[in-house]
Amino acid sequence: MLAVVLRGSEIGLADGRRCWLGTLDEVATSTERLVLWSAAVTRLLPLRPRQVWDLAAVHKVLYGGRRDDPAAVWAAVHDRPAPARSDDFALLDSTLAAVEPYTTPVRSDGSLHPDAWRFAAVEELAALALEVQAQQQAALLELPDPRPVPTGPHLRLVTAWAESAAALLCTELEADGLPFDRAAGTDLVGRLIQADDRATRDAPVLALFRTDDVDLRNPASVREALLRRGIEVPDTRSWRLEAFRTAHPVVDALLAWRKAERVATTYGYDWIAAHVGADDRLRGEWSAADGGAGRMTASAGLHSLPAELRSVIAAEPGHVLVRADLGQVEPRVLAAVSGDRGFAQAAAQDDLYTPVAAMLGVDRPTAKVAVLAAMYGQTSGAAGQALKQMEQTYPTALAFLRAAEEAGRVGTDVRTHGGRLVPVGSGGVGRFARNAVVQGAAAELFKAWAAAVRNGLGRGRIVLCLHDELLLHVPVEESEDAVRLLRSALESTAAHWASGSGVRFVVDVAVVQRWSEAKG
DNA sequence: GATTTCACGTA
DNA sequence: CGTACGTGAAATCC
Repeated sequence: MLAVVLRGSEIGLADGRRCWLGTLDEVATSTERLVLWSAAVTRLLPLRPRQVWDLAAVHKVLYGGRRDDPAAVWAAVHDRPAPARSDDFALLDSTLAAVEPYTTPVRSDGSLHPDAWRFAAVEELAALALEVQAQQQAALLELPDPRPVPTGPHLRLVTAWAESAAALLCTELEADGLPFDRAAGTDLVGRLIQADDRATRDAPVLALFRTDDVDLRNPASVREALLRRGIEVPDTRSWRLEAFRTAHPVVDALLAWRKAERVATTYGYDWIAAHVGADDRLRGEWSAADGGAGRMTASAGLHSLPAELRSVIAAEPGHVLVRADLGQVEPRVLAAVSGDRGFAQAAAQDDLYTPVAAMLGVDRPTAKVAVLAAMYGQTSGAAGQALKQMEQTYPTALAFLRAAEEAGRVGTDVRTHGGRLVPVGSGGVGRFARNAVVQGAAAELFKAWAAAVRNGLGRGRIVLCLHDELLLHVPVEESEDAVRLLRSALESTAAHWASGSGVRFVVDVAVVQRWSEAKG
């Protein structure tokens, strides 16, 4: 493995035997896997490394938490508390400088200086990166492999590579962006917002309220105004107002206004101006493992783009979009990671809910509710009865979920199938932990799949990751290769990730011009 | 000026 | 009284 550190035009390299000042060409032509303090530095590289070990990404898998700067990463593998964060003002503090001259990155107390990357020799930082990688790898191997029948490298090492690949992919997603049909986008936004200025948009609703004395953007004001029209609601959320559509014409108008206002404020002209570049690419910031369970996140609203707007994501000339959705991924993941043989048998089918329904003796919709209720910790309503049957039919899966919930309730951290530590904290909400072991494991499977797809793609690019969906932008002549790759990558990923479980993972793939186009 | 509440889109 | 996320407007806090 080759550790790489970049600082300006300096490139520090280390291969375990020696460390030296290197050239970009050495990195580009190296056939070794690269170790990086953070894959984010690849933004500075005019190349796309095939495989990296991202120390920050692996650190978050092993130890959780939000900090992933080198000093914190270093501290964790040395089983010590993270030092105070880098502080530009502290650097100017003469007393601190007098105590700790900036000569070596590792201080006398064994900690890595928070500002080491500023002053230390880059080749030395590369050597340290290699050390940390070895320690992380050892720590990962200490976690037991959860698979009943390991068929390849230790699963937690697979996770390390996949999470690193996801971090690398994030830098590419940020750089590439989504192909955006600007003309269609501007046109569609114009139609959806009804009117360009607020007053004109508000007018029809205010007319039906028969007053100007209501602020449509103030929920309290709207609630009062509705009360004056004889509609009493605890809050004005649209699902609650839905029942009053026929009670008064203003409700219908208000709900339509809400949709228009939503587009105007969040996905309007300002949004296009802010996030679509001169090259007609829609860009956001990406994070490879955010939040409690380690899902990918994206800014610029990329993960919550309303369905009615998705037609504006369109392939460029000579290209197609290839969209691929994993089917019923969370229950399949539950079947795999819990080791429930019966549930895995259901998860061996194309449609998981049909055999579950047969086993429970209920119809398919009820079976679906029961499975989702089990995974998400729902206890009320119709789910309650179905849950009891789930307990009897799939005791192993349900015990797995209950154990996670109990751990969360008493504040014990849990680990996902891939080895990610999910800190529960003192807040200890049981449902959170119950869901995290499923959602988090699904995120790991997804990232492993995405990593395999990324490495197999030719000139195509992954342009969107959406929890269980990949969107590729590929030259027309490579579309069939891409479709085959999406399927084969899932098969090879599932083969080791869920080996011996009997669970099948399925994917819907469609070649389209626009993201909105139907699957199949 | 920063934080909280409400609301709503996606998985 | 199912989980997670990001976003924006207004109210609220300081």
